Amino acid sequence: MPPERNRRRIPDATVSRLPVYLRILGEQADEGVDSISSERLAELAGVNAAKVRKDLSYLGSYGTRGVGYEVGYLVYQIRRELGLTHDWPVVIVGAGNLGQALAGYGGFGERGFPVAGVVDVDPAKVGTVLGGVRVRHIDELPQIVQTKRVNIGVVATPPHAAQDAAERLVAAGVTSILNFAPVVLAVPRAIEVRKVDLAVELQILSYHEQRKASLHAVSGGAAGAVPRPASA
Amino acid sequence: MPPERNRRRIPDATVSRLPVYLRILGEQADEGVDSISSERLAELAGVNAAKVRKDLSYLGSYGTRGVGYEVGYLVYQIRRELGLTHDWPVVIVGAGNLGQALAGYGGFGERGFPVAGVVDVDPAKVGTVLGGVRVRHIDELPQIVQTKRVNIGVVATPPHAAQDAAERLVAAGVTSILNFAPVVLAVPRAIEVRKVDLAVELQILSYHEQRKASLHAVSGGAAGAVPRPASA
DNA sequence: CGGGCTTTGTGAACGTGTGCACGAATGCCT
DNA sequence: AGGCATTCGTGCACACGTTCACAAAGCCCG
Repeated sequence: MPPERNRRRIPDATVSRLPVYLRILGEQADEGVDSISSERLAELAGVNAAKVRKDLSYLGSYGTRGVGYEVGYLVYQIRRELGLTHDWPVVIVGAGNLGQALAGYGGFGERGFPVAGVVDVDPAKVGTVLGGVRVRHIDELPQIVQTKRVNIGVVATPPHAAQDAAERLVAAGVTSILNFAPVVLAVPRAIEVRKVDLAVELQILSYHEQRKASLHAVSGGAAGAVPRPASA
Repeated sequence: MPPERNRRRIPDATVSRLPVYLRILGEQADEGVDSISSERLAELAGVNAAKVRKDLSYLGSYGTRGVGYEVGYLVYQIRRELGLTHDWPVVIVGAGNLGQALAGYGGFGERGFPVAGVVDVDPAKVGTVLGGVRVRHIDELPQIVQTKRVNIGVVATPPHAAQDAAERLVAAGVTSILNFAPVVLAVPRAIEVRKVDLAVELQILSYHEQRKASLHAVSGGAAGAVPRPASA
């Protein structure tokens, strides 16, 4: 058992919902709303109100009973907890289709994740410009990571090159990786990896479709109109 | 409470891992491996061996004690369970940056999810060709869904158009949605929605980076100078 | 200024997911 | 054929996540 880790840890499930709350709160703020109840926020986020309250309670007690949460303050607190008070430059490995799309996608830098660099192994791609950033050779990775203080790397290579890309990122000093390649990356424990895998998502949907289809075929499914839980 | 739903249901967590096993097994098959232990598969998938066995046990007992699993047969069984024995045509709503990238991305159709159509509201985009598919007007959505028997829709619109896209998909008869827009879609219970949200993933990584940084900085010291309303 | 209404914050119950540990089944070797 | 090494399948305990339900705490109105 690690002796410490108890510094006000926030459950993973909560961490993955905070960005959603944050986006919604931002929208509400733009619409001039300055106070919001857990019920309303839950509705907008598509979750249970109790869950919202419990999630927010991990940040501290920032609500007012009988009233709700002050939108602006909540935005501030969530941003603080998520570490969004300053930018996190990212470096993209792979200047293929996906790398281009990512670099070109503006909403990257706007949201606090400016593209510090794009690298590729292919000399033919080096020098071309993507979304205002010149593609550099992958050997320059360590230099980019160090000079621009990059902590987050994005793997946007073909599958067979992904593991190598990850290793180079780690060697260069990156400690978090967002992986778009359909590959399970092997990295040291301390490195945080999140993956975005289109094929996996589609196959999960396929499972549910298949399930619906076979249920239909087997029993005459008695699922009627959506039964709302009658609460008083 | 639904009366019964117990028809050999597979836990969500397992369903989300099956595609990973499937990919790995496919690679192993290509390399000529025809028998694999739960331990080896677990290593390749980056999970615990017991978990692999439990996951596979939901499909039935297809392993051989003392030996392992026959790769080819396992591939067959997983594909069967995931409903990958036939194609699932998908329709993409939104022919912007992302829609183009998705339609152009070949590995879509190859993996059993052929693009049955791409639609957009913008008349200027209608008629252009993406990845071999002509962009059609969104009003043709119902027709595409019905004639091509589409069950899965992909939302690749800007955020403000996503809810409308989802509603049109549902109205047209789609029952599963893969959402790339940074928006929480409101859809009927019966519709399965999966989301892919770049910003959320990056913010989760940001949280972990921030956490590492503050742990380092504080190093056992008391928490920061947040004036917590004394609740006692 | 007190009663009633609203909404938070959280203890407790429940459900889901994970991992260990071990019996059961199988193949191999002598 | 018997014994041994291997690996599956799963019961069980524990951790994590979700939801309910309600007391505490605030606002508003008469």
